[in-house]
Amino acid sequence: MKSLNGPSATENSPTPVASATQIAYGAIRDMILTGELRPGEKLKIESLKDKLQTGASPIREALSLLVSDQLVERLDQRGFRAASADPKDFEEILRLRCALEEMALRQSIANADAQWEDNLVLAHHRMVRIDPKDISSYEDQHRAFHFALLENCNSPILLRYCAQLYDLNVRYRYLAGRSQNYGKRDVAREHREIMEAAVDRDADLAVERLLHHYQVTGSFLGQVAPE
Amino acid sequence: MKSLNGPSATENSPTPVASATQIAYGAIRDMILTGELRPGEKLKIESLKDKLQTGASPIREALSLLVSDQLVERLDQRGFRAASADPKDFEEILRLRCALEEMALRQSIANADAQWEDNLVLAHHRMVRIDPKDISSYEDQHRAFHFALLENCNSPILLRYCAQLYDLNVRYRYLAGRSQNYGKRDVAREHREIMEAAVDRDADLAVERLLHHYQVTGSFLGQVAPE
DNA sequence: TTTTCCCAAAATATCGATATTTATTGACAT
DNA sequence: ATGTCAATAAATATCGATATTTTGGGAAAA
Repeated sequence: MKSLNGPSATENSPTPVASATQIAYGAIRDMILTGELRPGEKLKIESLKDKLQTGASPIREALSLLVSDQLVERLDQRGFRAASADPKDFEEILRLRCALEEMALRQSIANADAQWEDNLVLAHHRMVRIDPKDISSYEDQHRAFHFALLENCNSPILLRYCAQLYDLNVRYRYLAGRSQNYGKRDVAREHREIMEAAVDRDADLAVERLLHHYQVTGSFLGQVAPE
Repeated sequence: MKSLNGPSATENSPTPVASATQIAYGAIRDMILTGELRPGEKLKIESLKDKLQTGASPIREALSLLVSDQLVERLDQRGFRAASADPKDFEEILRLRCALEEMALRQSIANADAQWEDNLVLAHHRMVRIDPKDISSYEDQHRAFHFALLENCNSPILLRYCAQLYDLNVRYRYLAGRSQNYGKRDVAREHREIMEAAVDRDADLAVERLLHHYQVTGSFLGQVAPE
């Protein structure tokens, strides 16, 4: 799973060597999202240091950055732990996500232009081409598709919040053990229909389909391991 | 100005000694909010180390935490700098803030109970009692009042976003050099009327007054120093 | 002049060691 | 048994030093 909203989005560095902090950030983030680090689990600097083959400073800094994403909690003088997770939190995330993504999608469509439309169609195409068995790649493209919908909203902070909520949602999917299993739903069709409504500039329809998409997905995720 | 939404909200520690990281976090946060550190300004570890009389590690960690609040930007291998600020960003903040606080206020009122009402009235009372000349104290109480309105929404993530946007807004007030000068408006009356509508459980009226309060304040803040 | 390349200076990022703080254990008194 | 308290162990937080990386300035070439 590639980190798509790291703290720094800078590219094209001549030497593509990420800093130790960046590497630690991405690795710990993925471990929390996939549930390898359980909710509420104490994140010991020593253990992470050993596992990630790096020093204490990059670990501490990465954990501090992850506090922003609400994936890590910091307890003064008592270290860090993975954010807790209970069904109540999931409901809040789902609700907020619907509200914020509706705003973002409406603004995106209001600002619609050819460039955005192209990117959206492209993102969709790339997603459907991926073999869904390749979880990690599919996860990346799925995420890219959803943000192709929203990214034209011209509201970076809103987008950032949507990204955070998206990730939190992904985490609950993994915690519920339903990382990719959507049952008998025709998810591919849902995606296509959302895209079509957006391309048609039909904001109401696109929003309706998007929210339905999320709410049905939400109902799939039963209770997760508390705390 | 007391930091009200630090990364750790734990209280009642027997020894109320904050860690060096906490102290640095609060200090740097305030310097950015008040404009002592200008938008886009490079935040050199060395300088901050000297100014705050502490080591490099707490500084770096505090800066990493501030990335979450969108007050600091991190450039991989190139250090940190204070977040940039331009009028366009301010408009986005104002817009988002209105949308999110409306949600929070409606939910707060929907969940209204006596406890919440008491806290709200108390927070208002404390705010009006403060001499507005005492900028720092007034700022704290003003903030407390606004969050007394919202805190019953039962949605911690939403509340966190509102707090972030509130702080970003405060920053623009300072950058515009209007830290407390609201011109001839009767702000006290606006506050009272918002509270009264909330206490009456009149969500529509309370929201209307709250948003009006923000939008008028927003129009007071002219352009800020770009970048 | 303008550009390119290289070297020196400055700043960041990281490590390893130490000082503090918190958590744990077990003896001792109740 | 049970609760308290001190000693010990474990973990965090912080410091100081070092290794890397970026930045800036100027000499040499175009």
